[in-house]
Amino acid sequence: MTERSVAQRGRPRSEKARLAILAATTEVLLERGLAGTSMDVVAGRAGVGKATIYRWWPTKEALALEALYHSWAVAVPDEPDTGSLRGDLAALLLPWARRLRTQPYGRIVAAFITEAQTNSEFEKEYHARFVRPRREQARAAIGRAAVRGEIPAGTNVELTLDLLYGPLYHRLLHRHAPLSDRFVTDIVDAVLRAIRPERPAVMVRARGDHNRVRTP
Amino acid sequence: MTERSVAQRGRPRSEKARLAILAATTEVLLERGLAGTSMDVVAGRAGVGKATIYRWWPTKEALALEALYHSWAVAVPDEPDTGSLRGDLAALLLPWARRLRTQPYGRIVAAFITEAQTNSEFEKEYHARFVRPRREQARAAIGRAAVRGEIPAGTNVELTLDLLYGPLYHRLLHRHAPLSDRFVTDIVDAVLRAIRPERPAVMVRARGDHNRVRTP
Amino acid sequence: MTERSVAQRGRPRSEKARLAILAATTEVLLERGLAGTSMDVVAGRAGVGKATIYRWWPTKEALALEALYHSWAVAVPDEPDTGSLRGDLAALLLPWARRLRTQPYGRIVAAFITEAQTNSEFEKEYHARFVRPRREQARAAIGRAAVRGEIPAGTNVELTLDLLYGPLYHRLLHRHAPLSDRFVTDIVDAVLRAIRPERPAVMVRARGDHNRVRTP
Amino acid sequence: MTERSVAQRGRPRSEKARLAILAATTEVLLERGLAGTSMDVVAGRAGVGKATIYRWWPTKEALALEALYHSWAVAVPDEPDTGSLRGDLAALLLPWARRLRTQPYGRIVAAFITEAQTNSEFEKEYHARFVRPRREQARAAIGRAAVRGEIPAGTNVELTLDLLYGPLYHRLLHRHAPLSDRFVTDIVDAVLRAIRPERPAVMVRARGDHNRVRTP
DNA sequence: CGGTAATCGAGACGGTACGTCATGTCTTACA
DNA sequence: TGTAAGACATGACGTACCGTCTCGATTACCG
Repeated sequence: MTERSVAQRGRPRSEKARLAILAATTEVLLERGLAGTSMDVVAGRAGVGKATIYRWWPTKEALALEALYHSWAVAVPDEPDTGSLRGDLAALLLPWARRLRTQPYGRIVAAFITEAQTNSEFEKEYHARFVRPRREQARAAIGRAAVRGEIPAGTNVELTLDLLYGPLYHRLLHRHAPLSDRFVTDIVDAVLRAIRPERPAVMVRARGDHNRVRTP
Repeated sequence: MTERSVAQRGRPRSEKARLAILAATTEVLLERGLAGTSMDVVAGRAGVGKATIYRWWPTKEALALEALYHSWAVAVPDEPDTGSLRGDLAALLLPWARRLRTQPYGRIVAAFITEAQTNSEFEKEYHARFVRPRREQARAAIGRAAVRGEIPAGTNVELTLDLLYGPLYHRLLHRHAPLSDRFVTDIVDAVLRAIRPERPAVMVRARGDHNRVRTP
Repeated sequence: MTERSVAQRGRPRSEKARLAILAATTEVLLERGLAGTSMDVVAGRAGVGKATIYRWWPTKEALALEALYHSWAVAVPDEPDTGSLRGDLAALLLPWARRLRTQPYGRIVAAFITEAQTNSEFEKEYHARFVRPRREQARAAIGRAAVRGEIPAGTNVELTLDLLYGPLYHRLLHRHAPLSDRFVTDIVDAVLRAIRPERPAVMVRARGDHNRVRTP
Repeated sequence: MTERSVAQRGRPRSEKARLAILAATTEVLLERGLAGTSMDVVAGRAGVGKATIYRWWPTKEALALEALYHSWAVAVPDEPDTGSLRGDLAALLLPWARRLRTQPYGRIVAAFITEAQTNSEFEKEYHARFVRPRREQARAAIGRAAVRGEIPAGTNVELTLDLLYGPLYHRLLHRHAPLSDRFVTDIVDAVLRAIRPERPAVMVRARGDHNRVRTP
């Protein structure tokens, strides 16, 4: 690499400042939400100049995104494979719901979603970091279940993912009821009922778009 | 009331100004989202003084709430009773999804949800106007279905409501896929499968996208 | 006037704020010079928002100019006519020098001159307010003296003005010696000697600082 | 000195960098004045790190002072002795005025004077380099003239110096008229008239701008 | 039908935060 | 040790918006 061979020039970026900024940002975000988070306050709390923040993050939103990602990236469990779809989904969703309960993360997630509505650059980044990875893990679990024959091969996966995550985000954002463990497992069970093979069934393949029923 | 009996004195409130403000607000909200909507711009576009806005709405958020409510309140269909839960839910959700598709309402709804995270006064009002009424209509439909014996008496209604609305809000807000009619009916069907009595079922029709199980 | 007939609309400008801003500006200018004067400090000391300052003055320099002008405009004596050039010039220059001695105005004047070097808009305004008027007064006094035959009709007026004001500004700005009353009168006397009619003269008094030639 | 005897260690100071810095500084100063001169721009134009500048000059102002001094120090004529005060003063002032006309030095000198108003350290240095030496040369010329009997022994030298330099600085800084050769000689002549012995004089020529009194 | 009073449009007000820029210090790798 | 590069803390800049205020003008009712 040409860039590499030139060897880095100038004073290297301060890791200490970077971590202080991310920590201060997460802290203020949780206290006041994104709109209530001012760069001056973040800079002050991190013991850092505002210009240092703007040198590395173009906007408050980009900073917030990375701050939350950084704060969550600590100890993200790898994709579990428990042998059953129910187990896999629980392993995926329960820890997530539990973390969301520990702090008022809803106000941050809501602000991200709001920003994503009018800022497509941000939307891309938000999805890449917070939405797609979790969705992919769930999709993989569903794929394994189909391979095992646990669910029909023709299951509408996108719909299933929305049935799983939709209600969880709904409670996170609307706060009409707690995001309890019970709620998570109820969602998983309901979704499993909705997609499980409709036995006793006789369908081999009739016609249609995606349904692929396999009876034992 | 003394105030009432004294009869109102002074110049009456201008209905023209009120409507111009609400229209301008909705317009700017759709163009730029809540954060991008400034009171100066709304006042300018409505041909109104800023003070006139603040005389009737305490904050930008309260104004936005009422503006969207006003813009939606035109022709809201009453609670339908089609005779089947499936029909009732479709009658409830399809028009809603259709309206949401006509304009970038997601950016307004997202902003409302975000504001509700840190402003409990606003949250109360937002729920009272936009969340609770729809939820109650769906709850009533579910109640009627239980009375008819269409679904088990012990159905978890709260869970069911979240299973219906969660995925819809999810697509509205995350925009990973369109809020199509098909998606709405798929959700309804999936939820009906999830809550139907768990008795042996007999396939009625082998063809078609919407074939559903009928309990004998 | 069309503008007049429309009658003023909107809240009128706050005279109180205007005076507070001018006073605070002069104060800070004298304490810290123009470069050391920040708009934030002026706004703070005047109890005014920064935007209010920028609404009426485009730049810090324009504000400073008007602030000093305002502070000096109080009780500016009209053009004197004492009957002799010497008296007129003393009446013009002595009060000016005396005021300059009361406060460190040199730092403000110097800053104005510096700004005028690179900002021609400012230069125009600076000359119109601070340089030209005084120069015109002195020019008029010289004109009257020529009419009276006190000085030759062919006197180089521009040169004379520079001979009068140059040394005064020099001491104001370079501060190598005080801008004393004595210095002012010495300058006037020297300039009178330099421009007096070059006719055979008779010394009235042979030595001393203030002796003057009398033509028979 | 120990430092001297130990012989300097490490990389020696780069003369090339020093000259590049001074040249770049003068260049930018002339283009934009002192306030418009940023260390980053100077460093960039000189192809030098900012720290290298700060290693050798404590502040921007000190650098500017030395840069102008360096740019002028090239070919400064020694003190002339022409045999007459008029000749000496012309020899001193004319080349100076000519150089000042070649570039917009006024903006630099003005900035120096401004800085000197609030920075006494700078003032000392500015006087030592730019004011005192020229003043001393003129003072010496006046001294020689007094010895020769060309001017009265009691001549007020300080006043005379201000009468000479004041008008020149006045035009340099206020720019109301050009700093022409003619202006310089007019000043010298006027000052000579002002300080010449007040003996009966004989008009040599009655008209014209350059007629001078000759004492018999 | 003139007086009273609330509302209107306009726009200035005191604040707060924004994102940028310059100063003077520092920290690296290289010479 | 001096250097080029460039990150750093600090702090002022000029702008934008918020929510309040103060005008003169307007528009109803009430006596």
